[in-house]
Amino acid sequence: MDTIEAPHPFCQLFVPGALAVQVRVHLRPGPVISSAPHEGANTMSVRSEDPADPQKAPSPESPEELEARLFRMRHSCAHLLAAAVSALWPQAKFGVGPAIKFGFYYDIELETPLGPKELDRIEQKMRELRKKKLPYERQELPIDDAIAEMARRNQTYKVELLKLLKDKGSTAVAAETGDDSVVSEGGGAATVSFYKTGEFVDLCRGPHVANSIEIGAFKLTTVAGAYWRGDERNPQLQRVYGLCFASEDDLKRHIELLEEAKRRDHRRLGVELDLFAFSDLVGPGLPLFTPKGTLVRRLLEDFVQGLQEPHGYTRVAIPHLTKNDLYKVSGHWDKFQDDLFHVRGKGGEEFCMKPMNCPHHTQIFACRQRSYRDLPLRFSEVTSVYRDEVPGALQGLSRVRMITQDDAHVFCLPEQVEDEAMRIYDIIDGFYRPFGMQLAVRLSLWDEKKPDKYLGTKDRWEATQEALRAVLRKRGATWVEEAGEAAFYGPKIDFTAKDALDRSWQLATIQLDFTLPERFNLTYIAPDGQPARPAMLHRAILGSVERFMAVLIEHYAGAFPVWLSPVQAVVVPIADRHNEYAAQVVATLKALAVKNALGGGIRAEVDDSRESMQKKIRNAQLQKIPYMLVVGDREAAEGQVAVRLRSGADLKAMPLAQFIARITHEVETRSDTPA
RNA sequence: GCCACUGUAGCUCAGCGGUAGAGCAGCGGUUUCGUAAACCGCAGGUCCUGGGUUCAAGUCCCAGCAGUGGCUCCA
Repeated sequence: MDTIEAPHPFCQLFVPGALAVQVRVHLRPGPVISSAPHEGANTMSVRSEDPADPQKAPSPESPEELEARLFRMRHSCAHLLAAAVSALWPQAKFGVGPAIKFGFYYDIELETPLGPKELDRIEQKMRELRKKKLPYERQELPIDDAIAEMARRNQTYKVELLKLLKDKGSTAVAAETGDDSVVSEGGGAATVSFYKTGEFVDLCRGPHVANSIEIGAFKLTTVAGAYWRGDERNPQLQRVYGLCFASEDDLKRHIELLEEAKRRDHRRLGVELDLFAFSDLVGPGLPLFTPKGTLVRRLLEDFVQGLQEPHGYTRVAIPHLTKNDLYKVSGHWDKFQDDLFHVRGKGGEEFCMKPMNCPHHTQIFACRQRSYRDLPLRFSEVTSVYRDEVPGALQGLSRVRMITQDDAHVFCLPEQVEDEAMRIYDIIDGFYRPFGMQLAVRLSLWDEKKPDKYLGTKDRWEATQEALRAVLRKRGATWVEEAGEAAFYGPKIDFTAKDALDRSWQLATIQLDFTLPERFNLTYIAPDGQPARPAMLHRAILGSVERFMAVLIEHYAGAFPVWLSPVQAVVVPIADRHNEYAAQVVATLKALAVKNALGGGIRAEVDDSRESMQKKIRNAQLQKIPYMLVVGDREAAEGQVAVRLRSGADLKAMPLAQFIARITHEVETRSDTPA
């Protein structure tokens, strides 16, 4: 598994009303730097399987080579940062400092809290050092000498890494630290390499630029706390993040992309488009959905319900409170009781707000005797669960305390599992198709090194994981597998999407579970008259409705396709005397019977405010309303509307009937935004 | 929960020891307009909350609350 995300020249950007596209960040070859295999010490003794190995690069201009060069530059920039910090604060201790997508970071232990002022100072120092044309000198040391040297320099974290390297070899260290920058020669760890930049010496695999002057444009961005080796029991270091690109232009372009990402941030658009709000009195992580936001939710829920109906799903309803006993039996209690909202009844009974629905659904299964003839049973509902997330984790609609799920549980014969998973996959495909969203597929496996985090035997886990793998293969899917991401009761197929700031969020999920049926002793009567154990599938299509809304708002930058737009058309009368005709147009649109519209026809409004026509158009534009229908004397006389799209395109006047045919078709087919 | 930063009008922000400001939005009036901002006027603020320093605190200090970016977590 890769432990460092190699930098790559692409930045994903969503464009409104279109398939997600990849926008190329322009990378120019830039100044010639040490990329040739025969050049300088900095590329010496690089292992041939190293992804950054220049020997593997087919040509100096290839994208792979550009990537490798950027990666090297970013990595060297991290060292430059450390060198600068070291010069300013000689007592600083260093953790790990890898290259990451778009830049680098370095973890530093230092008494002085690093704020913006300090970042400025550090950045200035970095520029100073860069200009000194410091060579990046590689040297190799026997590991015991290395430990002694780092101990002499009081670099306790480096000593810790070296000792781990010595004992375990590099792979284990890389996996644990997320840093791949240390090298062991061969399987053991007899020798390690160092890089010297000015006075600063760092344990590092390399490769690096030959000279600091080869580092392109960089900018320190932020500082954050990060636990040493990712473990919250360890001390927290200060992690300084920076951007690094080949040229000033590239850096500037990237900063502009970040600004664009901010503009499409759902938290900002949610306020501007009046979709949802937060209230200090209600509390953090508890979004309030306005009429417009609620309409979008209802449309999404309606869509998914319609898709699953042909697959035999039936609706159920459960209370949002339960006795704790339910979760004690399910096995959740031990693991999650601290993350539940607890409620006390009058008589002192202990309840909690439900953090999930599966245990309740098992009780619907169990409420009467089931026959193999009844299976599969597919219980579904759109309902909320409540989780007491740590405050620092909350984030707009992406991470909330009341999560609305389009949840369902399928109880079936073990031999029906694959077919049911395929049906769920069908629903997911059908649902996501109109959005043109790029979803990544992940098979979430258990972590066999931590079996106590999970219920069930190793054999059971391996078998269920293989069952999901079979589904993915049959589907022709491309997926990644990740250990430790499974639910405690079983493996999952997870579908994730990225938000405007490039953070991944889980949306749809298919989870296989042989554990809960056992814990709740669920049985059906098999053909032989004996009780048998059903299998259970958990699934969600949108995942969390709130999170899905967040991703969707950013995906479309707020410009929803017509079928999802809270207001689909604004009629703009040119002067007051056209208000009456405008009202007629709206009445006609609203009276239509349109599929996928939740009743009420086309959602149209008159803008009869006392503004100029231009201002009304601007207002509709800012609200990202797909259609503006301008009506003046000519349109009123001829029963027409002058159609303008939010793209700015003017479709000119057309008979109202023609517009109706157009918009109705778009809504009913859930087609994407008009161009 | 941890680290850093931020909190001034509905929104975006300026002011950074000495009488609270702008643009947009809102309200009132004038204008009735052909595809992204007509004009004039009015109103609007315990400067997040609570303590402290000071003759004087949006402004400095402390604590809390909330938000932002990370870390940890994410059934």
